[in-house]
Amino acid sequence: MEYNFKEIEQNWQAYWAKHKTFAADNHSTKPKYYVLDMFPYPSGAGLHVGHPLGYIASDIVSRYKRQKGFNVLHPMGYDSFGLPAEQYAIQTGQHPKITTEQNISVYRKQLDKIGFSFDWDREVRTSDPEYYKWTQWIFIQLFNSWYNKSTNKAESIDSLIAVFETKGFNCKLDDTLTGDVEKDVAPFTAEEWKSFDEKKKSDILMNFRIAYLGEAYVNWCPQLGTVLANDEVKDGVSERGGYPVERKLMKQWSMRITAYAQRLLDGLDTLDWTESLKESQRNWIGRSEGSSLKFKIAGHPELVSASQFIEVFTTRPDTVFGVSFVTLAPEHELVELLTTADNKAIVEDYVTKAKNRSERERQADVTKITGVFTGSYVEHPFTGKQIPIWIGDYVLAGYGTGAVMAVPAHDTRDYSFAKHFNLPLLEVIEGGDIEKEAYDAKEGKLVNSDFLNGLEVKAAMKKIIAEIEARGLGKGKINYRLRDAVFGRQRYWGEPIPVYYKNDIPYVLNDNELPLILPEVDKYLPTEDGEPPLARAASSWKHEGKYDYEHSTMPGWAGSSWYFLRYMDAHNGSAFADKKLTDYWQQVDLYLGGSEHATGHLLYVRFWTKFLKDLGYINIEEPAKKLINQGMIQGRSNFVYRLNFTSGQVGEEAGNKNKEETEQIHKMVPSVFISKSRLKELENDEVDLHKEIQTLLEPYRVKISEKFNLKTFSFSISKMAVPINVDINIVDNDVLDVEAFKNWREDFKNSEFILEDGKYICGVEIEKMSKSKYNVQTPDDICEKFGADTLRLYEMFLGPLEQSKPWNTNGITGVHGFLKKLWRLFYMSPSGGGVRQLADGEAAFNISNDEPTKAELKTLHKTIKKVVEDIERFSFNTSISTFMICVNELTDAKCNKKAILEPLLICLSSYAPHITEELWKQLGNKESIVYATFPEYNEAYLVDDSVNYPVSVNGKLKFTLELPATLTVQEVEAEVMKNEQTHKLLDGKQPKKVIVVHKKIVNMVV
RNA sequence: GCCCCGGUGGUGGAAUUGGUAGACACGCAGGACUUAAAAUCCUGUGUCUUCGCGGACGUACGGGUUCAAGUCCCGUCUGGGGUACCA
Repeated sequence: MEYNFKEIEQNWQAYWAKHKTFAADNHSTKPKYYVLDMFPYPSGAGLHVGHPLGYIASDIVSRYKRQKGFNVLHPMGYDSFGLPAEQYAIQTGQHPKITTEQNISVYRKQLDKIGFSFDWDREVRTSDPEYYKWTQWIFIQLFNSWYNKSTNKAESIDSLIAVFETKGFNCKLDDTLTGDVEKDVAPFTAEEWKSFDEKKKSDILMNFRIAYLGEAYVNWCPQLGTVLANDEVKDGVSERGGYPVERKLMKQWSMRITAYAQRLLDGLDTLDWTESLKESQRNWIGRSEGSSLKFKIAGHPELVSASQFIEVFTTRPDTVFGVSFVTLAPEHELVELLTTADNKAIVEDYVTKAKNRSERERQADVTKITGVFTGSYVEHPFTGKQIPIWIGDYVLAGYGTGAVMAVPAHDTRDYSFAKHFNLPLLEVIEGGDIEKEAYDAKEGKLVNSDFLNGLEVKAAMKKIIAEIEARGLGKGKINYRLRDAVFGRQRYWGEPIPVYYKNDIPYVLNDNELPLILPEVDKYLPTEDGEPPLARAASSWKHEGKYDYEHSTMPGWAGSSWYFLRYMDAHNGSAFADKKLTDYWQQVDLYLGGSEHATGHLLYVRFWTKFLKDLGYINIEEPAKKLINQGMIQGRSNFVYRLNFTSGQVGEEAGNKNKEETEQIHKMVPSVFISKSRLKELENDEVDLHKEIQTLLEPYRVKISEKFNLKTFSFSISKMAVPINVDINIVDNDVLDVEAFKNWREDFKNSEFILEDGKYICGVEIEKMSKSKYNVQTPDDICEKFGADTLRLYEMFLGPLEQSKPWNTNGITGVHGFLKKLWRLFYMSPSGGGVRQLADGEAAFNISNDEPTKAELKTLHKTIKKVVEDIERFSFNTSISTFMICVNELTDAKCNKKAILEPLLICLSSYAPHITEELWKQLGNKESIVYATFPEYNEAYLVDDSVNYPVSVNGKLKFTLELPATLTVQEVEAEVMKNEQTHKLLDGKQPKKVIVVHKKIVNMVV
């Protein structure tokens, strides 16, 4: 029997589905192991070979852990809300639900072919009302919560109301409780609170809720008609679609993720994630320590009652004596008041321009220094000197206080600004050359700084903060770059936000009113008034028939921020998941996905996890203990090179053919393609090549000349050839299948080829996989040609999981051959080697029950040992070569013994599940290999009787010496010294030193 | 600019703790089987040198530490990713 992978794979996939082989047990006494893949967005293009890379790795771990005695949870689902389906809906009118479902069914078919061990009974889809009911429910919990700084966790908003009812609110005193909200909330007493009407109370509480409606500058994308979160904007354009993004002041639903900034930062230390990924999150959170500091505004009587101060945040309060100006962001609230009459026109002009610039424009000329003087001054808090107030767009409105104290001598940006506008530099720290550049190192002695003089930076920092606090000018402070996340999207295909408005006050729905189903609309576009698409819903779509629902929907990251919990209890109708089950499954043990989610999804899912823990719904602080980013698989494009030549007639014949005939002639002229290595000959204009081309074209020339009666018809060849992307399916090992090529496209039917060594060799380039480049390789094609087991092995064999690499089928025959070789071990005649041929052309299953030899046991056990080590450190490529070595050795030993092959099948079954199931069954096993127990390796079989010592002189290997393993270090040295080869090498001299590392190496120093 | 990760044969890559560099696979060359092809099997394959035995060199480059360096340290070059007026 041949290795018929098609039949085997179909049979076993059907068997697993029928027997629910991979269903996870919610009530098991075994230890649990939770392996999660980042679920895909089901796009219309289907899967290419890059998608399954991570799934294959996680599948290997899942199957392996099960055989190691774990109760394994390995689910899969779809992140099925999102922009592409909606953009498609806008173009075609097709409901996104329909396209999404179609795409999902394509994905499912493709996934099934690869033989994954997913527990499909737990499938989730974020767009399913039974799922988003709980996304909405979590939103409501977020709305009904505030972050208590003193207990350092989220609590019910009721506990804050209780505080207001008994003590009122004073931002200065309550700072430790509520954090920095003083800007927005004026102090009030308990009595005042009680007297406030509902609207006022609602407005105040909005400043504390974790999900809140707030006015802020947001990333507005006009083409997509929606706002975007910071992580959805890259280089000033939207991540999806690449449309320009502007900054716009808008009222928006937001998430107070900033309340969790410190916990998100601290939690990273507990995680087994890659350093680079943790570093990205640290940068994104951007903690910086410093101080706030108030500068009194000089000579502005109108301002005395309003804000007499400009408050800045600085990480370098120690340089305060070096302040030579203060800069405000163009959006700063005091800009208008501070602008004097003389400067009004120029400031207004500057501010308008700065505000209207898109993110992209702003980023494009980051190096261009712009700014204007307001005409006003502040007083230096320590020297009392007058300091000018400037406006500059290098100061960002959204960070710190939107104002900086500029110390040009010790800050690079202030330095460039000062140089550009000719403002003074005041050196306050020794050690740099401020004539040349800013000295921003945090070391050196303080000078020109009054009471700080002579101190080192560190000491000065301490002293100045104490002084600032003592004088009531500000206080030591920690700032984060992280911003609250905008949560509303002005789009259709997302979770409706479960909020309605009554008397202009937002209210959340009751639990029993969930889910708030996404309503039908006539069009998926914004309304004429610029309202989101949900405003198009029928007029009956109102809460209690009266009150408008919120028209924004949730962002794409909402559903994915808690899906790992839903898998634990996917069909629960009364809770997002049973507490007992979340307690049982706890954290994800292994999470696999792309690194592009570093500062988006992976931050949000950590945030929601911490929040749900604070409220007592779950017991874990972090969603995933271990995380691996699989690399990207790039496309490998093949090119053919078409010669550029002109054909034509000369003299009186030229130009006397009509258009129709010219076209006919053109059709008869072939396309000529030149093989890659011969391009150089073309460039060098080599005579031989020209002759070859003319010979090739001669029959065409003759034919055309005869047919159209042209005496002077000829071809002239240019030195350049045009590279054309060719379908990788008609290229094998870069060799073009020329016949297939002629049939590939109509215009290539008439083609000729300049070959090398009788073959046409294509050019190669690594590019992103895309349809237009004809370099998309689907897993389906590989499964069809070589089978799923080969695909699985090959994707793992390609290189380390985390590394990005181009797809390249050149080596696929190697792993496929390995599987055939494995198969042959079971169908091998021990006498003859190779497949024993029977009368009907089929080899017989042939397995022996003999006792294995010592060598065979050693082969098996060293394989077990290595494979376990490799899986545990996620080094899948090396374990495959281990399997290859094992099968090569067993083939050489003509080993067909059950005692060896049976355990080997178990080891291999997580990698190549179909072929191993089949052979396992043929060995007479009744139950699936999935439930077999992974073999333990026995050290005893690995011990060698002898050691092959490499003997080197001065670290350079000279020869090797086989010695009994029992010899001690001294005995080894003695053996080496009396060896003849040693004598020859030393030529009678004595080595200065002999180093013997037991069972490793011998090195002589001469 | 800053941060992180890399650079090893013709190619993908291996070398887990400093201990025989190039495992495994592809490709290539030669051979066996075959009428032929496919499939399969065998042998060789880092570079230079030598008829051969052997010798020299070799992990981007330049130094260093060590009995011993792909691996550790310093500097340079180079590729990739992240991030960017964050005060």
